[in-house]
Amino acid sequence: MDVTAAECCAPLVCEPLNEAEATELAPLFKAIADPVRLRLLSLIACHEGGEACVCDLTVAFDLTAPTISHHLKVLKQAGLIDSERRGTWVYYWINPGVLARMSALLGPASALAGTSA
Amino acid sequence: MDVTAAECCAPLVCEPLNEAEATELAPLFKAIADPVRLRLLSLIACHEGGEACVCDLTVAFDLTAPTISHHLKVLKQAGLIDSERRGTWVYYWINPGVLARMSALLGPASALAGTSA
DNA sequence: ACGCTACTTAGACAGTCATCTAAACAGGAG
DNA sequence: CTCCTGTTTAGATGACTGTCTAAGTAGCGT
Repeated sequence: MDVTAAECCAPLVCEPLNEAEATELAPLFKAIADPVRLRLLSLIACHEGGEACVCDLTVAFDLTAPTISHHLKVLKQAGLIDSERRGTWVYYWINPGVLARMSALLGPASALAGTSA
Repeated sequence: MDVTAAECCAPLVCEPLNEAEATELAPLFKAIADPVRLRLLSLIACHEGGEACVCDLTVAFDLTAPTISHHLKVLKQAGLIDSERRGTWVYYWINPGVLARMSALLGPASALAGTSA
């Protein structure tokens, strides 16, 4: 068995995550570790203008508005999205930096060593 | 959905995730949404030869062996790692395809969201 | 066969989470 | 001001999760 196969797609390489890094990163993945939040994120990202209001999002699910609001709050507290109230509606948009960091961690090895900032 | 297809790149943008896709993808992120499992994954990926035995992993944590075994089982059931017993020890290694797909899902999304204007 | 080490399974317990209903808060319209 | 719509907060509940101890399985050495 070729044990050096890591060179092809090598994820999470370079250096093992220490406890502090793992503790900081895990909540980011936990935030998207839910079908509803994954779809919310994608709905926001795909929405024209890069932002969507809660009313756009709520209709896409068979869930009550408070439940959607809860999931949006989780995503926001994780730093994955941000929001602003403009008149009647509240708009949400994606924070691309955080998503990029998570992607980099899993894919092209680089984010492991010293990305805490 | 072929979870091992790294280049099929279904980013968060382009088109919103439907319910079925989200339901299938969320458990992958849930599997790494834990500091211990994140470190386990990274320890395995970084270990020489690309594989590590449970004994190597257990000593890195202040947790009992059954707990580590449980986390490894979660990672394995999610398809992120695989294992084989060779004599006394059981070795674990990473399934790079699944990780690459997760990375692709997050990466292009953030890039596009950041440049969408 | 016996015991020793490596690892997993089973069961229990505490803490967290997703969801709901009810109620509060914010803003626009009459 | 008062009502109506949009959104969030509060509290409750059932389900899931991380961890442990105790016990089971698997292979090696004597």
